[in-house]
Amino acid sequence: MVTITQIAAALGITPSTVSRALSGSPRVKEETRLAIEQKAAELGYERNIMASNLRKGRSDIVGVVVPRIHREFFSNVISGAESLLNEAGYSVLICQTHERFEDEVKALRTLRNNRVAGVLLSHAIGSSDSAHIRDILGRDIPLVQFDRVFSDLPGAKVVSNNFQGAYEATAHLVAQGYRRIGTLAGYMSSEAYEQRLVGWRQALLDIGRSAGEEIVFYDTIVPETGREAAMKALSAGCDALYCAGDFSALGAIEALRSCGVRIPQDFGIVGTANESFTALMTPSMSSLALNPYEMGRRAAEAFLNGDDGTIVVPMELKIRESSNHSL
Amino acid sequence: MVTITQIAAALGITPSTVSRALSGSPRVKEETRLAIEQKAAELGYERNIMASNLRKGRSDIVGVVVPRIHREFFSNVISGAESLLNEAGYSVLICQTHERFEDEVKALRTLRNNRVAGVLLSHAIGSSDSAHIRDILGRDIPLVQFDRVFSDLPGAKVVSNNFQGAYEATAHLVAQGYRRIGTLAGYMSSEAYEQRLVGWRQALLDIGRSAGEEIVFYDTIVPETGREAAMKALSAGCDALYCAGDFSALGAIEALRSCGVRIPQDFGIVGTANESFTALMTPSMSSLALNPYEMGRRAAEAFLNGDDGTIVVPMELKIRESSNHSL
DNA sequence: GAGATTTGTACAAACGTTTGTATCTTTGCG
DNA sequence: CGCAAAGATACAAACGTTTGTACAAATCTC
Repeated sequence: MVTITQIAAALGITPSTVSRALSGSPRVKEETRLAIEQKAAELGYERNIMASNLRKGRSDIVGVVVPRIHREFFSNVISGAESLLNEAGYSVLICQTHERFEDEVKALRTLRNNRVAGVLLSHAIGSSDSAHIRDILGRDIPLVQFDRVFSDLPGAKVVSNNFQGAYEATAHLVAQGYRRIGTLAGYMSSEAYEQRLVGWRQALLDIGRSAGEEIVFYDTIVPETGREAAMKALSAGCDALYCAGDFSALGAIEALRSCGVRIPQDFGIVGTANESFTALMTPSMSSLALNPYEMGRRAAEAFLNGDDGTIVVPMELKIRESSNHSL
Repeated sequence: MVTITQIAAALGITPSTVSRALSGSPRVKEETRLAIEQKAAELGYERNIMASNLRKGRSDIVGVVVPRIHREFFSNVISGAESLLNEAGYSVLICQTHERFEDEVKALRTLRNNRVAGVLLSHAIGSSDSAHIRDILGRDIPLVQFDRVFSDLPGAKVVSNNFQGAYEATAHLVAQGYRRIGTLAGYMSSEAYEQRLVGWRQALLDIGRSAGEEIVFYDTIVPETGREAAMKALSAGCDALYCAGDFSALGAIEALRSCGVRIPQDFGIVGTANESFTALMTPSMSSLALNPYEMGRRAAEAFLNGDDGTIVVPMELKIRESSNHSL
């Protein structure tokens, strides 16, 4: 391994000059810089990051903490963040919490110990106590929260425009002529799902329709509960559902069709997340798309620029067969 | 930040003893160890990984290089690897190459500079020159290749059993009574696709059927080319296709149905990869499942145990409607 | 109880870089 | 030409840990 000391020795100068030359300090003469760069290339020098980090007290690594890497949403966020961070000279350290609070604590400890330059974080579902986060902030490590954020914590936050999205999705169902539009809401522990519910309600209120509790179906967002909710919605007289998740929407469609309900003629469905299967199934499913890649980029950007406001990434309604009479 | 020197000072001993105590050396008395551990906890000591790494000459980070993080396959590999590595005390640094050779070179340089403890790598499509890899190996950094491997390189390799899988998929189509079974092969630059082609061919040869070039359709693995291939297959008299990718199989199904060909009655299709949409579409698509999570775990395991053989992870045929008369 | 052996701790150097300060050289100006 | 200012490089300490060797104390052996 060749070091700056070796380069210095070969050139009869000191390591400090070499260091300055290679990190672009204006304190070294152009001529010497050239000689140094040439010699460095010749010897195949590569800066020892560990030594550099130790001396500087921080690393060029950004930690990204997500519940599960293999979820479509999160892997896209990571991908977006990685692209930008890499260009800026950072590397990305990944931790998954498996939705467990203690793993989130552990992950943040790991990142702290690695003296990361920053942390991009989406909380585990059960995460609540924020002492472990304040510990990071106390170490002056910039924190960017995304998707699942604690609004009482300082620092940048990147979220989807859930209210606006759900509002548009519901308005679309209205425009398609559906008369009684229910919603399959999700965990109310999450602000995202709350906002989707509020958006749905507001859209109906704004046109003077009922948006009472009798057509809100709370549950987790999986096909099984989607089936149940669809049956309840049917008996509550609904002819459309805005679902806060694609998988529950999928279950709803399955259940409705097996009852002979035609989609979209008799019943309209819009899901949320634009999972890849939504476009490929028959009938194809309308879905309110998140923009995970963009969220990753914006989170990375917030870190790079030192922003600390709340960034809202718009959602996009993808209209497909399940809610569109004219397709 | 509290250091071992501070702990040593507080206890009237030397940093070296503290260091040994905290890393479990047998050279320190039980009694002193206890005192040290207590004091460390009391002061909230956390080992400075950067200093430790510098001194030891390597880090506790394992680099994972993949073409694209957000592909279902790779994100699952990463997830599996991360789980195991994390338990073993390693962190995971992610790099994506975007299928570009120069990004692969860059990623490996980054990892080298970070003095990672090991590298888990799946090559970019265009990657061929292996000088950048030998550079890693020359630095005594253990390398585990997975999925897309260079067999002439030393070190562990984790691959799917593509031959066996394609053989079974084809045999299944035969068993279902299809008479002329073509294949939609992929990039022949990849050993995985090659093996799938060979497996398909062998299955047909073993029962005395023709497996000539006239029913092999080479192309990239996207819906568009799947459509074209399906049309060609139809005019070549095929009544079934084993597709080396799910997306091309999807295109094939679409094209066939729009020509009035019934699936599976008139034409059987089996895809490869078991993408999540395959189970959800109508008709649901049979697919030869990879096992990415398991591959990730096995790759991590190979690194942790220092194995360097070739590990073959079996594929599993998921039989669904697109190839099954009885469903 | 003296010497040999084991056990536990101290000393000190090293890992390779960065950076504040000091020193030396050059240039500019009157 | 002399002196000040600026420009370039050297010096040296520091970042916090690990680890080989040296040393001191305790235990054992005969």
